[in-house]
Amino acid sequence: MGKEVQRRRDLIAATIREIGQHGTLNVTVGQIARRAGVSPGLAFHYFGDKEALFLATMRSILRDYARDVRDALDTAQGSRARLDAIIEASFADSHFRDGAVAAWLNFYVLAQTSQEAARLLALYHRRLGSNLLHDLRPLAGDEAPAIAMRLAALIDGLYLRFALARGAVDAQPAADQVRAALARELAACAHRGDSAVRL
Amino acid sequence: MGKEVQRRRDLIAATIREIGQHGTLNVTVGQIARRAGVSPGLAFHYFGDKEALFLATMRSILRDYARDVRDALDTAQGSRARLDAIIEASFADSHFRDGAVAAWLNFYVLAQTSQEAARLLALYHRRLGSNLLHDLRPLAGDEAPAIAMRLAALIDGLYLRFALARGAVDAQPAADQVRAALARELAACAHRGDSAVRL
DNA sequence: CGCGTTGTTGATTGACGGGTCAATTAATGC
DNA sequence: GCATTAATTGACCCGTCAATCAACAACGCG
Repeated sequence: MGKEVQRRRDLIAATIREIGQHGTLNVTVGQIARRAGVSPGLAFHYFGDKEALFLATMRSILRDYARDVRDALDTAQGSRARLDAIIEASFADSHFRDGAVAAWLNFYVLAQTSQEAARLLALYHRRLGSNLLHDLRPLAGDEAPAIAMRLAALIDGLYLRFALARGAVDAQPAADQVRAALARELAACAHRGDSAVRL
Repeated sequence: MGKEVQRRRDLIAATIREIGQHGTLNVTVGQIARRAGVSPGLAFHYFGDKEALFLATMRSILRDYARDVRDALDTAQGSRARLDAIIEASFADSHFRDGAVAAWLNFYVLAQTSQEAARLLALYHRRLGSNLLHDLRPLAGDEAPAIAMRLAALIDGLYLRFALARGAVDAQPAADQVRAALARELAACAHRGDSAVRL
């Protein structure tokens, strides 16, 4: 059983790389299998069809992201540091290389027509939203839900921009922008006395 | 010559609809042509190949958007109203139906590998950015460029979310969120005395 | 009207690739 | 070691489709 697990992982990793290389899902299963060091038939054997292989790939990417966030949160103390950790994890280098960008973009495209992709996307949204909300609440009170949504959308929008910007390598400015927006949001709360607790 | 122009338009409109129906570029040129009421050969005759047809379609979409923004700006008085107009135009109903969502998502995907698509995307970014910047400057002074970037990314991120949300029909809450973020940004500027002019 | 030019058609073609499956290899149990 | 089962291979099939092009239609001009 160990071998199958490893082979599945290899196929998923190969999928990300191949999709990254082509930018689209217009990649043959044969190519993916070759890169993974197995035969095309095995890919079908394990995953059933091409879309299922891609969805498994996205599940893996989302799992990795969730783990990154969890790890980052483990060492963060307090709401502000935790928000910072989420922001950092959201712009981790891994999201910008090795095919991750292409996988995400094609995931969005697929989410229009595949129930499963849409479900996974909704899951990602909910998780990010509730992570942000959890730590915004002590800082922003009643405004927290709306701020959480704005920050989440800003993360997505900046990811999109930086991921697609030609030559862009460093995502730290994106993270800085989210932090700046967070600071602005919280400052505005403080100014209006909206904050439930002292900043 | 009138007929050719009209046919090109028909093909472009058909492209949007067909892509909208399938969610991807996995639509045959035959299907597009049929919907446009012409033969497949004519589509190739006019546009050269499938990708070129899609790029022409995106140019058309971007042109429509730019026109919408211009129209909205024509009747707006003052920086704040103009920013409002840009936000409204960015979440106009037309961006959410008839295949526009699919076109945008596939455009992002294509921008990874097609120079022309990347160029068009950069153009969109620049235009939106400079539109926002122009009207933020009087309100936010030195902070304007950073705020413009954040608002632009927020617009993109919210568009993505609302466009992909199942059952979402009304984008007004998205526009409201951008307005709220703008208000927060400007309030924070005022609080810190960053504003170049009185609010 | 005839002729040359331009525009349009849609059948056709060759390349492509998702998925199948018979054959082979590997693993397991006795 | 042998028989059986499971895993894996990769050639193959056949449906798909971007693009071509010969034929036809439409148009403009003398």
